[in-house]
Amino acid sequence: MHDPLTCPGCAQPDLAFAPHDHSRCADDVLALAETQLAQGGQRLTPVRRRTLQILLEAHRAMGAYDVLERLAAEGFGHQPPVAYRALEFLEEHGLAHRIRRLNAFTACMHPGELHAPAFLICRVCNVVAEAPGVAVGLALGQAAKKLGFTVERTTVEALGLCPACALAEGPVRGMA
Amino acid sequence: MHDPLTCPGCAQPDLAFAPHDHSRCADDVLALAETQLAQGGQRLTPVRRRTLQILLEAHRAMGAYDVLERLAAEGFGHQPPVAYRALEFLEEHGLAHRIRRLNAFTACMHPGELHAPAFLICRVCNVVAEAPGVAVGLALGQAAKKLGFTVERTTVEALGLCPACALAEGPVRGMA
DNA sequence: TGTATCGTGTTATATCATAACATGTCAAGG
DNA sequence: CCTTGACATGTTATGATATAACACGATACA
Repeated sequence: MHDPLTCPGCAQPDLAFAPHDHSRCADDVLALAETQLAQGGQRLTPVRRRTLQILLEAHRAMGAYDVLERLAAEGFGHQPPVAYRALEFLEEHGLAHRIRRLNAFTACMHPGELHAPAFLICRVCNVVAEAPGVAVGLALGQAAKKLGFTVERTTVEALGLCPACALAEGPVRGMA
Repeated sequence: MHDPLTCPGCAQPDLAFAPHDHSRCADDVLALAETQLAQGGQRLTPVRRRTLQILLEAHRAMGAYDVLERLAAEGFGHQPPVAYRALEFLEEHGLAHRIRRLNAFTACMHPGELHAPAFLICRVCNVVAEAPGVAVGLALGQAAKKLGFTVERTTVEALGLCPACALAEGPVRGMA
């Protein structure tokens, strides 16, 4: 599962499209999450825990109904609110992110690090990478400030080509 | 319609939440759009034109079904694809933007200016302002470049409080 | 032990979006 | 003139995403 060569999802997190050492894969994040929630007086209940696990294992963006399917198969509720509630809880507590362009959710790969995430979405293979978004957040905050607007949450997503798909597709342009 | 004091939508465009001179309101933008499309060999057909007008007149974000309702009432088709197609066309040609957080669309207030727009969405009154997003786009482009990712389109949205709603809500915090 | 809060589950419905196909329009070339 | 092809508009039908409202059980604590 944690072999970079067989873990397609490892295109997603911090180190994104490059091979990496998996130092922060599922188990670690899960443990972190638990600690962090407890400190805030919040509970990582079975549904929530399993939902997070599912996202971490999938290691890519999943629709709410995909998550629901997995939950249902494991004895949890079968109705949409079950998944949506768990996913919203995770999102509120910084353990998951919503990818609006895909109507999907993905586990956060560095919870607690207080970040305004930016996502890079490959339009060919649909892989999602969480890029460091601090600079982006700052720029956005400044633009907002000029208009007297107070930023509370941000959605930053870029659609384009990941390195692998760019290689496969880019050269074709030369055809014209 | 173009009186800053009675035009609620004027919280949206370039000058955003401040009073302004409406130098770019509906008629101007519409004319600009027509010219611009013609140059690209594209047609601003009746449905498309009316759709853009509707967005410009509303001067705020509208759902596809809201737009459809207006179109239908005026003798255009009554089915969702009618609205979605027009909206998508406008978006592709930079005449409208999609606000993903609201599942809604809004007219672009400076078409042709080749910008990666950033939106400020008030969570209380739902007003949408199009902020200059150049700096944000640059920051995002750089973050992407580091990962070898090629950005083609961006979605940048901030949720928060517009100045008016901040005034109404902010001071309450002092209560605790 | 009562009672307030939270979490889970349900039913039902609302909302948003697209696939697939039929018809109409219009310009370019025969 | 009339065919042909590209595009635009319209339809039916369905798919996909999301939430409202309520019932029940567990927990926590006065």
